Amino acid sequence: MAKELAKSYNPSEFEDKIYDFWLKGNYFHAEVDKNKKPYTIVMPPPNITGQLHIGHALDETLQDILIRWRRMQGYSALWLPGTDHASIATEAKIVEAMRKEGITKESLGREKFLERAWEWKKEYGGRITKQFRKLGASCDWERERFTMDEGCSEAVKEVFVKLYESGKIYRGNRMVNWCPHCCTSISDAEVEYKEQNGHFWHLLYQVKETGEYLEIATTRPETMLGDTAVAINKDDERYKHLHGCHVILPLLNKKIPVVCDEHADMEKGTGVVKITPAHDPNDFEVGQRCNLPIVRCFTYDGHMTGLKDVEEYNELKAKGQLAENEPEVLDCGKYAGMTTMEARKAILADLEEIGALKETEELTHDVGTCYRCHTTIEPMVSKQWFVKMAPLAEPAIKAVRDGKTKFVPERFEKIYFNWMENIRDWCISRQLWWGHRIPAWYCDDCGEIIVAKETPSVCPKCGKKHLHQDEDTLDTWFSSALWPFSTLGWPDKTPELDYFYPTDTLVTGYDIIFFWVARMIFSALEQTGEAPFKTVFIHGIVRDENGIKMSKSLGNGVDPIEVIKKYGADALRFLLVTGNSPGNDIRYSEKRIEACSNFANKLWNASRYVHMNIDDYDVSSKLPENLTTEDKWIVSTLNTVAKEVNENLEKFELGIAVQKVYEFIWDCYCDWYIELVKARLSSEGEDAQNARQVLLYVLDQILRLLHPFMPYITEEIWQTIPHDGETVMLAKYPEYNAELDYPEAVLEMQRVMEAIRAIRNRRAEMNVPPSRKAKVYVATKFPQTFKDGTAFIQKLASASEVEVADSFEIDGAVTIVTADAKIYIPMDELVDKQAELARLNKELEQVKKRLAQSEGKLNNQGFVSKAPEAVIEKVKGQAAKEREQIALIEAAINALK
RNA sequence: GGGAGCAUAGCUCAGCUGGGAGAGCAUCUGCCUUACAAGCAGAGGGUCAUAGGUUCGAGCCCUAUUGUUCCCACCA
Repeated sequence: MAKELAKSYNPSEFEDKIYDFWLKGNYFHAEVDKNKKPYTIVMPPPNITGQLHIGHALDETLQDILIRWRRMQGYSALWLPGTDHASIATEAKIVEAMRKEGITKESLGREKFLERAWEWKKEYGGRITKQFRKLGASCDWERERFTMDEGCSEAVKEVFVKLYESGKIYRGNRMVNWCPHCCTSISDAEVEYKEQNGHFWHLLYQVKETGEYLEIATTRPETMLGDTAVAINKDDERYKHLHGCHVILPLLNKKIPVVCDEHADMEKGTGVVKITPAHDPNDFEVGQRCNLPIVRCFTYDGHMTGLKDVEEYNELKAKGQLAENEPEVLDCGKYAGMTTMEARKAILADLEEIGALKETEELTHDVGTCYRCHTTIEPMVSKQWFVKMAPLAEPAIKAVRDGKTKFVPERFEKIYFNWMENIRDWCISRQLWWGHRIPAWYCDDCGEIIVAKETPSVCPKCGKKHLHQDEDTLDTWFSSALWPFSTLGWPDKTPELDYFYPTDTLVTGYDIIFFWVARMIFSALEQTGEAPFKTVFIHGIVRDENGIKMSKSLGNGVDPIEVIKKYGADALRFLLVTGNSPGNDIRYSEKRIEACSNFANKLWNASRYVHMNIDDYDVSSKLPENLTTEDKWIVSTLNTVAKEVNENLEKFELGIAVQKVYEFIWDCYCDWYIELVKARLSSEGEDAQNARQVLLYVLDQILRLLHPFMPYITEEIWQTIPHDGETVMLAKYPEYNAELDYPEAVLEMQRVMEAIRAIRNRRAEMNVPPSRKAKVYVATKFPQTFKDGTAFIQKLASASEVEVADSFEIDGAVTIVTADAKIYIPMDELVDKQAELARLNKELEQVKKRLAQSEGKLNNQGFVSKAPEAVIEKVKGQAAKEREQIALIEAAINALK
């Protein structure tokens, strides 16, 4: 560790070195320690495919601040890191890489593909957590986990089997969101709705029985091949005569029934709806109610079905393996093999030709897209595994209602409730290979389904050995939903689980409440009987200078690693937490980070100054016995700041907390205290030694206070000053101490400081350079205070000498009135009597105005009778001071005349 | 259609349970004062979106309106 501070603040020279020092010291490691209280945060696991972006930087910074603060407070603070296998994202990346080599998934086969995937994970999986280290993240890397490691996989199987056995997981043909690009189902939460320009095409279907034409509007005409009915409302007078009739489906010339269903809204359009049960969620429901056949006309990779698809269906049918709701497959004939978009054009053209396209209308509408690849989602009926949500949602809602888990800020509870209360069953199977394979086997002989943690060898029903495992894997979020407890050893009853679980705080962005937070809550309640965390601390997203969300596709992202290289991790962290209130978005701007870096530089230079004064002496960071007024002032102010910072952190007001530390360091310590003690420091004896001691004591406390926010610079400096212990990371966090309250000294110091400010102010207004000293007379009711402050007034207000008395008779001086003093500065040649009179009169007006306000309140019967005592006293005090000031100013005006 | 956030200095934003509006940046003035010009000392700049209401007292609480951002649901 450095023995002395470098001449200038250059974070890149020491940040990595400090991180290694922490690692070597094993300071991040948290043990089960019954003598300490536990504090636990599990890190939201980033995707192994991910690269550090500014959003992670925000998330990790907030967690690191909380964990470092609690660790310094003496908790056994565990921050458990890890990564997520991210099935879709990772598989897509590997498939893409293989495509460049001319290899496909299918040609490689499942085994070989998974080998490649694991190799890929080995090579890139640690990239993002390495980047987290650059930020200074104090995670317990010894406990790092991966959603597909042995323990987590065990937990996944355990949960799947338990849910299946209790009837909360089922398999069936249902309407799912299908991504034709990823070729997998995705859950409702994974669909992103985007506004797109589209059309309303008005088609004409002829009624077989009456020959009339029904007008039907659609935005997806290609689905018409899968129509198995048109629906009308049974109360619709316009169509009563059509009950029991049929229409001829154009192009296919197929007879399909007219059915009555509540889905047909008389108010909307023509009141007639085409029904495509295989490719529309509402139509699927209608189909179920009206017992309609389900006809599929799309393939799972986004094309129109053809003969080949029909053959596959027939094969299944011959084997008797058609499940409930298994869709029939249509041979789309001339359209077979076209993409759905090509088919749309072709079908429209053909409809137009036969006169069945009445009208084309422009419209904008929201279209569901895949959250990973942004391909338009095709609703498809498909055989999938689902989690029954109703029994899981109920306790999850109750836990938050009862305050077992609290959201910060609270408003996100509404979003949570709204989602939980309207939740539909969760489709958890994915047609992917990278992920947790569904622990279900099918007997080829008797069709039995076996769900078990271990691979069964024989069918328990028929005893035969022809079993095959389900091909699908589980939704990534199924495993991350178990993260707070699977990482601590569950289902085993480990000491870690017992001690660190339930965890304390979950820190994450509002964009992930549905995907992850909600699912963790219901999973934890179901499996462990406890809510997984006490508080969910929600933050916003990081936007660019124009308020646009940073994203790869827009290219407006800022690479945190580059920012760290240029400004240091401390400045980046400081930027991300300053002025940030919970749940609100923040903006990144180069200007702002410069200000943060300047602050670090300021602290650096102040520390250098402290060094200049202590290096040749034997100084400890303990407070000396005898404190002067300015010592008491800084110590007492620090004490108050420590109290407030802890309070703010308890309430997750990190931005307010750091602001207070900033102001204390820059304004109180650097701009005032150091300036106040400079004279003492250059003297000899006990007074100087005490000053050195206080200077060092406060610096030590400052470094501790700031450490959670700016860990690197505080450690680098702390190591160079006299200190107890190995690292500031484990030094005790400052807290309020009643013995260090000096309200009198604070008041006295404030009086002197106010006088200094007022004198500086007047001198600046008159453009008097600091080099031009002037004698200062202070008339006051607190002579001792100002006599004690004489040296400060001399040094900081450019006074040649200072005289203090009850009153003075002085002509032709600049007169300054503060709340507690009347100050004269004789500078005859500078005094323009008229200007001075004008200024005094202006000031008089201002004070009179304020007095009028104060008196207004005091004369108000309502105020005096209803306002709290303390407030009334305060106003009385203000009024008294204002009256005094008025008297002083009036006297000054008279003197000038 | 349902819900939420935001609207405060030229810009970006704080403002904790209601009790005399703040910061950073920008602008202007004066300073190389032996830690720091990445600095020091000062100044200017605000009907706290609009209109009502509650209250002795509202940037803060309630209602409505406008603008803006977002979430959810639905759109044949």
